[in-house]
Amino acid sequence: MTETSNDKPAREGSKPRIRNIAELARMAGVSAGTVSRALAGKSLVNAETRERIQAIAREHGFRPNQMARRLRTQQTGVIGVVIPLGHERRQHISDPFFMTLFGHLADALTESGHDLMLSRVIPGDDEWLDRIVDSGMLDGALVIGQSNQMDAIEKVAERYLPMVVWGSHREGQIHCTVGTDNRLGGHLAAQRLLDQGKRRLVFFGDTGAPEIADRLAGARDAVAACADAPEMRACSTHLSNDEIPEQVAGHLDELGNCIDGIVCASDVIAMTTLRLLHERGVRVPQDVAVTGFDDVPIATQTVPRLTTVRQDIAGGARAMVDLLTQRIAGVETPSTIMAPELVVRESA
Amino acid sequence: MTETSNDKPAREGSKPRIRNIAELARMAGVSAGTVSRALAGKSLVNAETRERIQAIAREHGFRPNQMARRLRTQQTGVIGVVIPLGHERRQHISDPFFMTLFGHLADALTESGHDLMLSRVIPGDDEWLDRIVDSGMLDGALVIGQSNQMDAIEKVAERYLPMVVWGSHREGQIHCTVGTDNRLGGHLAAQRLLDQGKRRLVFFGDTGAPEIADRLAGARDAVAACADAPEMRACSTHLSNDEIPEQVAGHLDELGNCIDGIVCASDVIAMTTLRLLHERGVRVPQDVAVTGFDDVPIATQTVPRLTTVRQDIAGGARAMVDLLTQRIAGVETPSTIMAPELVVRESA
DNA sequence: ATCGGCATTGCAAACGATTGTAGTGCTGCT
DNA sequence: AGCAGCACTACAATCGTTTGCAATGCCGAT
Repeated sequence: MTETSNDKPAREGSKPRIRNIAELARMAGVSAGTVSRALAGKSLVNAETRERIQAIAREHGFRPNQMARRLRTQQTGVIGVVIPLGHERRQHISDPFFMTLFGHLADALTESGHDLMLSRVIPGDDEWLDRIVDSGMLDGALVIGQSNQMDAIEKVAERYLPMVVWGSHREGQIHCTVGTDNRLGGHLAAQRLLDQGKRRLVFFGDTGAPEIADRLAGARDAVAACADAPEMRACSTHLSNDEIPEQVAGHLDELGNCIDGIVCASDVIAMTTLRLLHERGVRVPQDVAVTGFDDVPIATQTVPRLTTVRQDIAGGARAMVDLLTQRIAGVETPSTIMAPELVVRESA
Repeated sequence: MTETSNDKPAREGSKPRIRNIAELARMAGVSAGTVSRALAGKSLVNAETRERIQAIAREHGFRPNQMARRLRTQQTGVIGVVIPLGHERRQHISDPFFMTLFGHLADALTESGHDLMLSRVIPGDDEWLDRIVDSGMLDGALVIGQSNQMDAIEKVAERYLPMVVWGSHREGQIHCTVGTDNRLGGHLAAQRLLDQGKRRLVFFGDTGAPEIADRLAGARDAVAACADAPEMRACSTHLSNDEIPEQVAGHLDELGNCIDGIVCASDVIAMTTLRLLHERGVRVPQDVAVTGFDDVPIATQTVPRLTTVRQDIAGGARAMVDLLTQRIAGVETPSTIMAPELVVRESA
């Protein structure tokens, strides 16, 4: 009775809030169904009536309850974006590559009228992905990176069509992927070093993830095809920001100056490598040449500027959303493999 | 009639899917209400019955429809994270600072059992935020950055309690913010340069956003308190990755060597500045010292390593989620201002 | 005058869960 | 034997939309 907010409905131009379609229908002197149609802009309702209803809605700032609409129509307009953190403990999400891809996905989804729900999961059991796709909140799912969760992803793909995964496509694999030809990418990077006369190469990266393993394989292809290069060594280096510096430092100390070229599995690893080499007084690329992978925006701002293998992240994001849209419509799409491109700057 | 999937229900170990609670109830020989309670683990239902129901649900991989649940309970468990791109046209989302904050928000929200829905909006009209909070899908909203949208945010805050914003707190402001004392931060950065004997300072940043304006004001405070330093100059520099390099290059060319210290409004701007100075043969910090702002993870990997003003991003994210939780419960929380911290590395 | 056809609008049944209330059967006490 | 009390479960209303179908009123044509 003494509340301050009840008496003057017309204060500040914002009328008392309308709770639901029925209330608005009563105000407009029509039925709820008509209001629903009017708000949806359907042509079945008289233009004049429609205008009037829309005017009232606008005036009161009314918007129909999405939850009810989605329950009724059985579609949510929400796409789940999932980042599985299988092989990395911490902070994976701030990885520039994931973030760049994520940003482009957000763009593409927004553009196609979808909402985006983020699930950042640390796979504990083998049900994590099932839980997400069965939540009943999603029209489809995009998985960023296979991590070491191929089995869980494959299991869901057997029964759940609207899912697209960023990563590698393996022979006989059911789930639909979008990704770069990582093997070719690794080949390009190593070949660049070989072309520059480097012969004692090493690979920095965690081969637990299939993408990375492919990059190493590609680099080894190039080395194997070279007559006078010794076999390529691989040093495990995780992708998480926290661990890279000490791991790379350890590798560099251990390797000493018996190397003259480094193929890094990502630009982030390469950035740290560049800094540590600089601090050790090693000249890049004269003493040791370094290549990255991804070509994230920040890679253009390193000292020296990073030579890297470019993935078309924006194009990949668009492809993922396209394929997903098709799959939501019931089409069983094939995987997409994009060509990598060597971007030569200064570090190699 | 000739469908391939109907005859053998027990193929591959995964039983035919249960569509809803009623179906499961029929299978278990109980009513829907009981199933609902059993699945929720309530104690009102017989332990044995509960076990049996849960077993059936597990076996068939059944999970209750979230949309229906949320419609009925009138709460969604979803928090909207909004990134307004008012003063930047493109690609803002891949900004390392936003991404780091976003990652920590994702952590904190996941931990508190919330889902996260991302809305990346380019404010076209003055209703964009209204549309989001009125969508009926959200328990609350977190806004990352005020951009130049103070008015729109303030308007919504008048009537919508569960919203917390990352940014600056202004006198008399209604909406609840979490942020760093940007003025103090700017002061710390400039003071560091002054302490190193630098006198001809310049500020790189876009003062259209209130946070950045505060940083410049703080830097000017420090300069004004110094007897022999001329007034500080400010060069507008946008935050988007695409534009930074050419803008900074333009500033450096224009300024020539009449400066010896640069206060950058963000680490990203600082990174580009470092690279461009290096390419021009300018030594950092001997000839020109450079400070950043934010202390994003990548800032530790620059050459030379970046001296910067640290924001406690992880703590800020936790604070935002804490405050939002309180506001969802109806508590009118005050803003939180965190202390910045100067992190001295090599660039200044 | 009657009726077919058209443009609108109202009615009511879904969608799938949650939850207050009422009902059931059983135990144990008097 | 009768009944209160207990533990459990069924019933049915509810959340707020959407949408197929029926109903209405009005037009011109026969």
